[in-house]
Amino acid sequence: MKRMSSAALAEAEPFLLERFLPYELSVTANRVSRLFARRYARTFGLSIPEWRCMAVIGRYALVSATAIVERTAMDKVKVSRAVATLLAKGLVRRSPHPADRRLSLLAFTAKGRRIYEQIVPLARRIEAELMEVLGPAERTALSAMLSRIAERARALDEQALDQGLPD
Amino acid sequence: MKRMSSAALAEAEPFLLERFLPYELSVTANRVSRLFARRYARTFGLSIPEWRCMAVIGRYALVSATAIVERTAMDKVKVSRAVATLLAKGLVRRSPHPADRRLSLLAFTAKGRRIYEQIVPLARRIEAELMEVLGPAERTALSAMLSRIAERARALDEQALDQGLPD
DNA sequence: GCAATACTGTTTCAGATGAAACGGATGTCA
DNA sequence: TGACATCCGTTTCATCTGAAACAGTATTGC
Repeated sequence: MKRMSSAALAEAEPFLLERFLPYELSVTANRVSRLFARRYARTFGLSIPEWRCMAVIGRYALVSATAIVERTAMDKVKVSRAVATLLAKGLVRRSPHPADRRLSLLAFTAKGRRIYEQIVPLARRIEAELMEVLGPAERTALSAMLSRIAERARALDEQALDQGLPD
Repeated sequence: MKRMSSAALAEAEPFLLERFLPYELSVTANRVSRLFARRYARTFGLSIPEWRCMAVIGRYALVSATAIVERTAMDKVKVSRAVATLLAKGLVRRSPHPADRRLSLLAFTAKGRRIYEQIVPLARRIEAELMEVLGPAERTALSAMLSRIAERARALDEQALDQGLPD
């Protein structure tokens, strides 16, 4: 084969969205999120932000909204709204922090705990059904690659911000 | 180690959102999308839906909105709006289909083509910067895994619809 | 002490989203 | 034909989203 300059090569290779990794990633994540959103909604009437809050409360018991923000990759507005909904649904209750009146501590109600104990196995079952198409080694590799990519994206984004919006 | 029933095992293993693959996938895809959205917006004033439409028009020249829907994994409302914006920005023009008056065919204006020719290398460059954290074999593997997962999610979702909403 | 600053969580507001309804055009089948 | 189903792309409407402003509380530095 003849050698080409990389510019000529770029000319020669048409750009195909369906082979563009960021696009593939977005499409796959959206499909997966939609699957979970529908199942959670149908079974428990929960949205994904609500479920994520439940997952953190279930793991750590008395948590503040800020702790949920740190552990869910959701912004504080989204968490605030999800928690408000969970309070209204009677799945979560709120108590003031004894030392710092800015914080309020969240915990399950009895009803909330019952639902949590049902939804965790459901979540694991859907994940298992989904990841059946991968072998165990592939799952580990995927997880590792995703976290490297996420970290890289965060780094590139911050770097761009530093350059793009100086001071 | 003592053997446990899988139920007891499930009991014993706390549920951690950060090790839940669907969550990892969602977080990574969102970070990546945000990176691209910011760069495209800053450099060309384009949103991701607009860029996706441009990518399809650039590849296939005269396309209908429906063709864009099929090739971008976006719904027709989103495509309709993105195309309207591209028309307003003067990057795309619309001509009637000679045989079927329901369709209109989209193509670049000169300005649109100029921007397309700049944005494709930018997209490739960002992708390259991002995927630096993976080896070539890993990129291929990731792409293959993502498409299997997306297909599986689609299948499970349809299956659930069939069961959940009979008739 | 007491500004000034920083933090928590809510509200506001303007924009994005998608299901459903829609108007217009084409296809189908009797 | 002509009635009915189907398709294309837009609009509507109710909801979701997050940046920014906010009120209330805590911390810092003088």
